[in-house]
Amino acid sequence: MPELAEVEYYRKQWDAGLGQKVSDVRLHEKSRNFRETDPRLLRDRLKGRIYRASYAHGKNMLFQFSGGAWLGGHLGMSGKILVTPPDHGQEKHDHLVLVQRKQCLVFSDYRMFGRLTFHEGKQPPEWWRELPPEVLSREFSKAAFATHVRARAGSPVKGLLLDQGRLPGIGNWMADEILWKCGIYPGVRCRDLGAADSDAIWKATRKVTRDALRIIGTNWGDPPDSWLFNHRWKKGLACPRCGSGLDRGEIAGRTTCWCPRCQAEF
DNA sequence: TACAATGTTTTAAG
DNA sequence: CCTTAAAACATTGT
Repeated sequence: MPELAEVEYYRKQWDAGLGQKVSDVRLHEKSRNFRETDPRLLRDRLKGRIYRASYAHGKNMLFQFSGGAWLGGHLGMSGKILVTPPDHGQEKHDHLVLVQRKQCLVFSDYRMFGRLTFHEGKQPPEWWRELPPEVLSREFSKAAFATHVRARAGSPVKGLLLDQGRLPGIGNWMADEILWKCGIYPGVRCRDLGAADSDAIWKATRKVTRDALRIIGTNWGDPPDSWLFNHRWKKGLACPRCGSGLDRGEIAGRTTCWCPRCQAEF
């Protein structure tokens, strides 16, 4: 489900527990969410620690605890982060529950495509420090984006936008929103994009990201009907810009929605 | 029933 | 080493 704006929203849910001790840790030891992480070590080390801070970068989250303990989190397709009353029992898909006196901090993920990792040290884990520049950072410049376009010459532009090593946090709906906004067909190969197209996509990426963070990332508000977002999920709905029927198909391996009039194929 | 779901990883080929 | 495409992952809802 979650892309960068939803991740930002979820990250903040645990703020209710900041500065408070983790009195107990409940987890499903064989959950796929832990993968290479040892869940028992994670449980031992987080128990008794104070929850200090959280960070989000693209679709990745990092939670900091006292004593140099760090919890990495990725929500995959179906992950959620929530806060429940202190007497919350561990439910079927609650793969990690951090129990505090006033509430429980819960990581829930029924499909288990998400990920939980553990790290100990003064510094954040290596993988966190190596993440690519965020799309709203200074480093993610027009020129840097043009370089990405060249590197992915043979792939549909939608595939480039979904490349987490280049546009961390952009996911399926944001990619469609960005291309719809600048009127570019998602199946266009990157090598066929001109400099003006590249700049337009860069600009739309930043705009959609900023707006999504403001509207969804803060309160999970509904995007306005002027966005593609509210029209893309169901078949047969109309483009909010020109009224034409929207098209759907698989591009770059993902279900894609576009307006055949606003986003004419090259 | 069968397919699709806002995501990554692995595998294989170029 | 890099890019690209396809299958796999696990569960739920239509």
